[in-house]
Amino acid sequence: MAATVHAVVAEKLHAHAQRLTPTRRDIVDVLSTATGPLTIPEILAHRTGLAQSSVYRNLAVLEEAGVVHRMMTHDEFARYELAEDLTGHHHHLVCMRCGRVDDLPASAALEQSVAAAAEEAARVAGFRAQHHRLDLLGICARCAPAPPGGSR
Amino acid sequence: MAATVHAVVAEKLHAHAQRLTPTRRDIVDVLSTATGPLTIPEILAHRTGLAQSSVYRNLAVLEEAGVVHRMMTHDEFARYELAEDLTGHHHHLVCMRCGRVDDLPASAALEQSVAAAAEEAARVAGFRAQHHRLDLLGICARCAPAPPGGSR
DNA sequence: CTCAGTGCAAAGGATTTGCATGCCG
DNA sequence: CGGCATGCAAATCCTTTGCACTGAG
Repeated sequence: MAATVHAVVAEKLHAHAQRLTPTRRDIVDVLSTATGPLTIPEILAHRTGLAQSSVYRNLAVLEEAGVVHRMMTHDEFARYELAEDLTGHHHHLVCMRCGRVDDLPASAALEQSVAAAAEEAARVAGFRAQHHRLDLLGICARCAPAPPGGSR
Repeated sequence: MAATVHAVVAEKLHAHAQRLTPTRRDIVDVLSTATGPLTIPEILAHRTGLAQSSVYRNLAVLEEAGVVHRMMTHDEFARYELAEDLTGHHHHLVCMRCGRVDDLPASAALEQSVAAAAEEAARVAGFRAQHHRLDLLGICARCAPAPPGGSR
């Protein structure tokens, strides 16, 4: 599976006249094993030895090539994740207490409703929607008050 | 209508031991007449004479009081809008070409689907969703290629 | 008089960039 | 050999903060 990801990544990079270098492979590796979007410091922590500037630069290249996606949160750092071609369409669970972001697979019913909303937007505002992003904001399991009966 | 907004704003500020100063009123005015979230430079452009630092500071106060909402985009600047208590629940149309962000009122069917997704999140991840944000990404009417028949 | 808000200018911090070096083709 | 990726360090730029001034209670 990881091999497939790298093949797709290499292809996308080549289409943009870019190479799949070791650093880029490392970054993709880290992102592909994460359960949600990561910040640059998080990426650096997972792969020690990388220069911060290289990570920034390569993420820019990878984003340009459509390999990764940059999402902004209210956090202090931007977060990066693999593009949806590679991960499948999903939404995000954003913890308002600890800032952690996890993925949530999309459901058919929801996607259908969003598509309807996109048509609505086209009708009322002449807006041509191409993608969408949905984030649920709340408290993650880790930060939630102890569950009932959880005496341990 | 604007009077109502100011009354609610004043109330929210007082609840947080803050006053509704002229600068804050100006900021709320600008945001309330906009059709979407604004950046700080945009706010400054609408109300010349305000100090940049005052705008930043007051937006922080207003956000703390629940009057405004800060949203991050891929843009260079953060964007601010009135809280949904004041504007009603809505989503965003984000133009990927010019960066403009406009509001799109929420539809009942969509909200229902999102609520279902939130329940799903609670079930599979123990996540307690409190709010959500949905952005449609695409090309706005202004940036779209000339519409068919639009000779004029 | 005291406290909060304001303006100006300088500081802070995530991100970007310049430049020299090393590696792949 | 030529060009691009890398590291290090300095620069950039949105945002925050320090400080003195002003107005309201």
